[in-house]
Amino acid sequence: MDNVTTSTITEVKTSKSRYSACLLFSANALSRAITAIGDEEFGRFGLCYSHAYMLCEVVEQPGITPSELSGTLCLTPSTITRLVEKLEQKRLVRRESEGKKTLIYPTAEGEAIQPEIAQAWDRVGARYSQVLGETSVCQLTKQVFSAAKALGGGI
Amino acid sequence: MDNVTTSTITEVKTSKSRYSACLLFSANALSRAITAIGDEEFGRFGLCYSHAYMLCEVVEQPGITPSELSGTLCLTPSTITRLVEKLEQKRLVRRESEGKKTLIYPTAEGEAIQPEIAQAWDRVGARYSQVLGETSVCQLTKQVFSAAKALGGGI
DNA sequence: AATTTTTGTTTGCACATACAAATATCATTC
DNA sequence: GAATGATATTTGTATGTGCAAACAAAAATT
Repeated sequence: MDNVTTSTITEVKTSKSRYSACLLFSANALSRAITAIGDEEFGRFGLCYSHAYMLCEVVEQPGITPSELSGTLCLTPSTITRLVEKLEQKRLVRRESEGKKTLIYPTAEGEAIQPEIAQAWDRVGARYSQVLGETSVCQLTKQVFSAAKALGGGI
Repeated sequence: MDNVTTSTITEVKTSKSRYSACLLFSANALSRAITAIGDEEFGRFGLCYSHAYMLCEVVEQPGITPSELSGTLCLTPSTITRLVEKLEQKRLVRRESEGKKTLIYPTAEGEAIQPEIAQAWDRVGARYSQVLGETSVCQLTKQVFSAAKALGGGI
């Protein structure tokens, strides 16, 4: 029960499958690394990156619905509900029921901190670029974006 | 349902801050999309992708330690402990204490299902390639990998 | 007009993951 | 050789996320 297994494994290591393993692993590692930077910058507002992103969308489109946000942020409706709850709890947005829909509006405070959040985005971008180089960031973003869109299909 | 969702990202936007937002968002979206495919394939074994990846490493290097796995999988030691617990619970690996170290070995069953798992990796890879194209997968993997390494620095 | 189907949102539960603190062992220094 | 510091691992706690089910409201079908 030794040699057979061993040779199989060695084959596996050099075959295509390692690439797939690597993409899965790398994509998650990249996600964690980038999220860490984002959360570090947005932590000052007591937000994580997805809260910040969501708040920007709400400020940009007052009255946006959870399902629209779900499409924009590529997160499931249930996750959106949870994020909105957090933001509501921090008095940055408020909800209004209208029929079966829910409309989400920024509060005055939510609009007020939006410029600061935009600055935080810039700092995040600067940190990426510092490490990866500005051109790489653009290239990487495009590739990752199109791959995500192709694979995820949008929720 | 109308075109209220103007800011839905169908295209990488041009302002700098949008790029950073986009990279953060895209990286996470890619991660989720890819993880979904991985988990779907490994779900037959009752595993998620990281369990499967870890099992491969353990089979390949019997007696590997949590900290080594932490480096390989780019996950924190505490996460490794939790994953090992799950794998141990499924009787696929076992732990041995040796001083302050913990050595992780595959069980017979763990070794037995390894070839099936390798096949699952191949199926995952096939699904990526089908959507993205084989050359794109390799290119994307390399880029994402080096970016993750540069940003994360390895844990 | 009443019932069924579809659509939008929210809850219950589960999981992977991380951080911080606790624990256990090894290595160094006095 | 005892005390201090360094390293390895595990627990407590918290969080973002998703799936499936529940719920609510609108639309469609009868």
